[in-house]
Amino acid sequence: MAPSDRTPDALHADAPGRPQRADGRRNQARVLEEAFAAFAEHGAAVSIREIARRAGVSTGTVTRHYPTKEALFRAVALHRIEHLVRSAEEITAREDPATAFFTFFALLVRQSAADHAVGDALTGAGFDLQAAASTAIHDFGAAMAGLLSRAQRAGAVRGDADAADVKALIAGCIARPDDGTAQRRMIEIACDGLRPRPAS
Amino acid sequence: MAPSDRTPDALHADAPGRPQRADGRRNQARVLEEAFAAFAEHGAAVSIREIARRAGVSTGTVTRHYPTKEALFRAVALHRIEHLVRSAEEITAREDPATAFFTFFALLVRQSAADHAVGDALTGAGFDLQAAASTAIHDFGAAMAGLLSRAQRAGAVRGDADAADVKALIAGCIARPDDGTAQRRMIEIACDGLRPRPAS
DNA sequence: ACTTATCCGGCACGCGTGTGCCGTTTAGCT
DNA sequence: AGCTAAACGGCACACGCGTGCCGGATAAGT
Repeated sequence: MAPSDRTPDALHADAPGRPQRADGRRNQARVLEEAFAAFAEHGAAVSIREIARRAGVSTGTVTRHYPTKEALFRAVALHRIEHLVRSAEEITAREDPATAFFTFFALLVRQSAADHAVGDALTGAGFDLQAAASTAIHDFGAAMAGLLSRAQRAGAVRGDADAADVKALIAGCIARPDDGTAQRRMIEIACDGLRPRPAS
Repeated sequence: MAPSDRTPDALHADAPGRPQRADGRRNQARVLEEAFAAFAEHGAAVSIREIARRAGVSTGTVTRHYPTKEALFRAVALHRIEHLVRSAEEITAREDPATAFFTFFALLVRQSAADHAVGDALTGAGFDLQAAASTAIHDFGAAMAGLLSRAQRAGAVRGDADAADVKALIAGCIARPDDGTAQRRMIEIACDGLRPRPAS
């Protein structure tokens, strides 16, 4: 065979002493898949043992592929964040500055409610992803700042609001027990609050 | 002798088998006092050991007077809640329905930021005080509902908002990292969002 | 088929938590 | 002064967590 180059893949095992084994690759994918589901359901608070149980492997297997719990959570959360960044870019291109921001805001709230991993990543519950600099979260911050400042220049959002305010409002919307109509109303309330004050 | 019934004290002995000892009362007060400070600083997450250390007693002494951590936290939180209820009544009597609600809202946010025990009690972090029915939290709910509905009847707050929405907005304001001016702005944003939409 | 590095399961360790318990001390009444 | 129950300190237990580690299994290359 002599397969010249075996995709080293994975976050580790760059040394070409031996390629990654097939079952290892399968298990890693399975763990990641179940971690997605588990974190989405219960947030970053789920235990490694629970994820291992769901994936049908032992805890050792989980920590092998993701040496620490934070590494696993980041692998899951960054996927979602990257997806959000793409959505932000798409919305920015598609819609005018005024509605683009509010559309993205609503998207963030809905995603956070549906996927607790997103909510925990945004609010910093469990782990502080901001700390470990990553291109994904940097891009997200940039996208958010861009959306916000464009909306402000368009006069759709009060000028003194900053990204932290928006993040806090999202946290507030998430805090609302999840009822479809109630969530939509909370988004309305938050967005209305962000608009410039009528006159004064 | 012939101590007909020896109540091994249980919580504060009501049965007069023996009155509460003076040092016991002093220690209990000291524990409660330090628990106030500790919970205010770090929220419901502080450990029993930490509170015992601050009070200069052992953990056994803490759990004697407050058999469970939840009991201790409730003793602290309910004090604060009762104080908030009194403030609500005072504000209700002093101010017109429109501004009374917003004044109380701002008070809740400021209190929650200054005293993490209040914030944790309101958001249900740590313990669910709603579960264990208490007159204090019942009164608080009633006061909040009254303030809200009066403001709604006065046309100062959108009619479809409910108490859970307000609670979520408070949680959002708390989530904002504590900067004086930022907090004031967050309160503005939240209150503006609660106002009726300007027709259109 | 044989070898070997990879992978795995599962156990155990350390940490921190809340809580139960026991032997001792001490306050307060007679 | 003497007695007794209240109160104490402090240890140890059970729990759940993340993580390190080791001996056995096994896929992959020869």
